[in-house]
Amino acid sequence: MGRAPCCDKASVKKGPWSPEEDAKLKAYIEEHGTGGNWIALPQKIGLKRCGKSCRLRWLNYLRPNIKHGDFTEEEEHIICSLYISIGSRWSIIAAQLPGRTDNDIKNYWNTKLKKKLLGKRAPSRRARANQDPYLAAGAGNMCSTSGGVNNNSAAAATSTQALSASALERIQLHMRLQGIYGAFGCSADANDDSNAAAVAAAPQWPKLEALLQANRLLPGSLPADAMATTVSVQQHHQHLVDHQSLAAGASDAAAVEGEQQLSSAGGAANYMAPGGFFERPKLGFYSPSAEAEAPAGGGVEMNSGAPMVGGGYGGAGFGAHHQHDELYDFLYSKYGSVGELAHDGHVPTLPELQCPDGAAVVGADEKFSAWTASACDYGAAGGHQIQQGNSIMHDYVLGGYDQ
DNA sequence: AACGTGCTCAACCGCCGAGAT
DNA sequence: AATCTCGGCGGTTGAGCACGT
Repeated sequence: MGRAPCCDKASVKKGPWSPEEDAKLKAYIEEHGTGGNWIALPQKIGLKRCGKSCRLRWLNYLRPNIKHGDFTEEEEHIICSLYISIGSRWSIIAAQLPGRTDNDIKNYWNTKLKKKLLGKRAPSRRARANQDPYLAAGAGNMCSTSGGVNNNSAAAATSTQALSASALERIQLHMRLQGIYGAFGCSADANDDSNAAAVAAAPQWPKLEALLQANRLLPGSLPADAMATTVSVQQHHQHLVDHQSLAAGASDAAAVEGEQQLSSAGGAANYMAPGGFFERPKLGFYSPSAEAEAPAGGGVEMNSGAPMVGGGYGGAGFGAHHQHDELYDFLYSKYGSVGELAHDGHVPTLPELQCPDGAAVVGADEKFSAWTASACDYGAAGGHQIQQGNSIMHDYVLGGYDQ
C-alpha cells in the first residue's frame, strides 16, 4: 500500500529537463534555498514539475560541486568495499565520496563495477522481457524479489523466500574475494551433500585465504577484535550493521531487521539466534590511501576498528593491511581478475580457478548460479541442513533475526 | 547504409520512516 | 494512538548513443 501521489501527475511535465527549467530551479534555490518544501517549490517558481522531480534534479545534477565523469580507482575501491560491507546503501556510500551522487554511484555500480568484479553481464532487457529461463536463472539475478528480472512463475515462487539480487551479488563478490571454500566454511563436511559442492568448488586462489582467516565467519572462530559491532554513519545519525559480508546472504529485509534490533539495543553486537547469542563479525573497508590519511571525522565508523579511509573507516576483517591489499589487487586485476583495466594497462584474463578434478570454478558464473539457485531451494525447503558450519546459510536460515 | 544489440545515465516509481497534526 | 504529509531512498525504466555485423 503506497501513499498518495505527491502531485497531480496529469498536469506535471515528465522527462528530460530543459535548460530553461534548470536555470529557473537553480536560480531560485541558490537565492532562496528549497524553503524546506520541495512539493511547494515548483509552484513558487512556475515549473510544471513534481516537487520530487525538482529535488532529484537539484541533488543529482544542478547542485554545486557535483562531480561528473569517470570514477577514480580510489573511488571505485571505496564503492566496492562499502558495497561488500553494507550493500546497496547508495546514499551512505555517496556520503563517503564528495561530489558524487547516490544515483551516479548506483549507475556506476550497476553498469561497470559489478561487471568488473563479478565478471557477469546483466541480462539484456530484451532477454528479460522474453523471460529467458537460462538468463533468469543464471545471470546473477536469480531469486530476485525485485520486479522485472525474473518473472517466471517457478522462480517467482522461490524468490519470495529467497535472497535479494543485491545480497546474492555480495555473496558472489565475497566468494571471489575470499574463495568459495571459505565462504562455505572450512568445516564443510564432504559427506554432507549440501557442502559437497562447496568442497569440490574449493579454489586455489592465491593469498586470499588470509581474508577468510581473518574474516572467519563462524562465530566461535572469530578473533575477539574482529567481532561485529555497529557501524555508525555519524553524519547521518544512522546505525548500520555490517551484515558481515556473507551475512549479506540473508535477505535484505532480514538484514534490516537485524540492524534494527542491534540498533535498538544500543549498538550491542549480540543478537539472539536460534542457537543462542553470538556476535556478528565485521568487515572493514580500505582505501589505498588510507594509511596516509588520518580519519577526518564523520563518515563511516566502526566502533572498535582502526581508522581506515578518509571518511574514518576502521575495523578488522578486511581491515588488516595485507588483506586490504588483496582487495585492492583484486579490484585492479593483480590476480588477473575480471577487471578490464589493470594498473599497467595490461588487460587480464578471467581467472579460471580449478577444482581438484580440474573443472574451472571461479570465472564460471554458472557455478555461482548453481549454488545460489540451490540456496534458494534450500531456503524454500527449510534448509536446516546447511546451517551447520556454514555461516552464510546460517544467517540466511535465520531469515529475520526476530525468530 | 541499415539494422540489431548493448551500454549509459537521467529520470521516474513506489515504498518507508520520521515528524507533524 | 491514528492519520497525514513529506523527504529520502533503492530499484527500475527508457531514450539516446555507440558499436558490430
